[in-house]
Amino acid sequence: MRDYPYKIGSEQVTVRVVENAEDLAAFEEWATRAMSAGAVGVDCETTGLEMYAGDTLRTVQFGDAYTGWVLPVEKSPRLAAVAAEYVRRIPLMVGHNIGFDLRFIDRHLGVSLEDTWPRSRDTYIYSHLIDPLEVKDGGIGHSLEALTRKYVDAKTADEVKGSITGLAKEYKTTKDKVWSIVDIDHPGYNLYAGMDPILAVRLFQKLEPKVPSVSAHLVPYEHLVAMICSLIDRNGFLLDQEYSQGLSDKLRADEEYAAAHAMLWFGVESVNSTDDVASGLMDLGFRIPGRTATGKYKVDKALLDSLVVDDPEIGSPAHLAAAVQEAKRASKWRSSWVDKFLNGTDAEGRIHPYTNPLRARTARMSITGIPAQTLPSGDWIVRRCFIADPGQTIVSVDYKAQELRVLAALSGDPTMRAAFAEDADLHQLTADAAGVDRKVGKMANFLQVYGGGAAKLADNAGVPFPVAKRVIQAFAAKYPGVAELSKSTQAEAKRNGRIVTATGRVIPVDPDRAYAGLNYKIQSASRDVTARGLINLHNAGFTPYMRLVVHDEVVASLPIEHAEYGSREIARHMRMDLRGVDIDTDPEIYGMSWGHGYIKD
DNA sequence: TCGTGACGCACC
DNA sequence: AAACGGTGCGTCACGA
Repeated sequence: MRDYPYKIGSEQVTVRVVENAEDLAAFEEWATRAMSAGAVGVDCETTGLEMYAGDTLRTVQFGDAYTGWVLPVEKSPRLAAVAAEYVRRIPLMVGHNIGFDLRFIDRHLGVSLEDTWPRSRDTYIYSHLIDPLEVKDGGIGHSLEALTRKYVDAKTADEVKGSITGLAKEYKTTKDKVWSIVDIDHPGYNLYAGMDPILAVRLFQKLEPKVPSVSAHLVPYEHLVAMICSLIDRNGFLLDQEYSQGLSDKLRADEEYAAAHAMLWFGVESVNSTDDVASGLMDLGFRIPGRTATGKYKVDKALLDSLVVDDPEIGSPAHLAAAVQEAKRASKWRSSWVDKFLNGTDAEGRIHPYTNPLRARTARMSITGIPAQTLPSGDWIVRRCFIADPGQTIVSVDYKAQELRVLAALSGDPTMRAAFAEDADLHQLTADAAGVDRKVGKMANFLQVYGGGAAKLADNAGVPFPVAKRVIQAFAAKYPGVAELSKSTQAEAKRNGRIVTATGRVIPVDPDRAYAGLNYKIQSASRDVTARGLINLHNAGFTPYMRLVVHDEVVASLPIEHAEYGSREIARHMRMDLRGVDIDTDPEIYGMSWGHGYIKD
């Protein structure tokens, strides 16, 4: 046994690294006692983040508030078997972002997510329910380091963080790469690994009582949502490798052709450099009107769009703009998306998204791995990379105008409620009230949800400011309940510095941006509508067919012969009533690929 | 060479 | 009176 003593404040703790059969027996004796005494911390060190595509487990750690045990499972199948046995047996496991570890354990230790999640508690979830703010928004964030600093011990936080930086330095590499190459017996690595479950247990003890009482019921709910998301992630989405490779090749050719144009005709070396493009344009005598916040030339899509014409004169600014646009498009599509897909497949040719079910201040989810929330929707060719399983077809079910229906529910506004009850055209309704086009009415509706004002409406809709102002006033007059909710939410935000959502989530609001409170209420309640829909789907047995959850939409792969019925069932399970408003859903059968839903004619 | 901020851009 | 909410991620440019 190798023991590493450590002090958290004045308290002595120990990290113990298992080396032989005798040590293992000591671990088992400890574990048997610890798991009957309370929550046991669980954590894994891995070679990297890709549990489905190449990375594997190096160590599994267990711990209570005073002792952390490191089982270097990489060294022997016996150690892995014992780790798996205790992961199966421990009645209550805690970890920070434990969903990550459970995914690894599911894939590489053979203990399923279905088995582990119901016995697991995630300190990230508690942290988010207590204070969802990230560092960039003025919060402490949700890193183990920051939480340790605030709730456990500052010196420990500094040293634990410092140890990784030191490790990376020692191995002359970066922090992300050191995990796979560090010696499994390195004392600093072992100490870091063994401290993690100790800190998770201590954090759990501190955080659990701090969840606001209005949010208490969200604790089991968020754990369930997290489990479902990890099950969907585990399913993965089948990639059409041949199509994707062909697309990658074509995008590369497109990019090279357009970039060569920019270079040869205009001397623009890098189309992604706004500086380069700006000088290219200015060399042609074009004056760039906009400046960025830091005073540089603003060369963005809006500027380039304004330059592009149908049949550009060779050597003109329009010609340069078109070449830059095309090169940027092709390069982004290939490097951000298609090549990522091709490099991210597992042995069965599937890509696994990584869903953080509780991400934004409003609890909105985020998805990486498959950046499903940001793929182009105006064009089908990228989404076409993802296909249904053999014999299946892709279906999608989304909520119809989810956020506006939620707004109708939260505000109780009679006009808006009636509109949805009758399936009326809300955008037209707003437009008629203000005497403008439907397009402007639609923008006004969305802007209301986002908290925008007349200036933005004028900007977006391309109408004069006084008209925009009139539309905003007409909106308030048409939907007095919304105006009232907006007012009371701002008052709530100013008074308390935070708002409480329909589902009992406490969300801080920047006092200078009290108007944002209404959006938080709408966005957050909408997220919970989707999350509850997910729970319904899970209870109805649909989880194995699910592929992605994108804000107000669920994508699934269903057997062709059952797609019609299945998609209607999914829509039925997702649909719900919120304060008397029908949050209605719309099923659609796409075809053999995700892109088939986006093919326009 | 690495980490980070600025910027731009994809989506809901 | 006026106020655009949220996310991820790529490249460039720059400073340690």
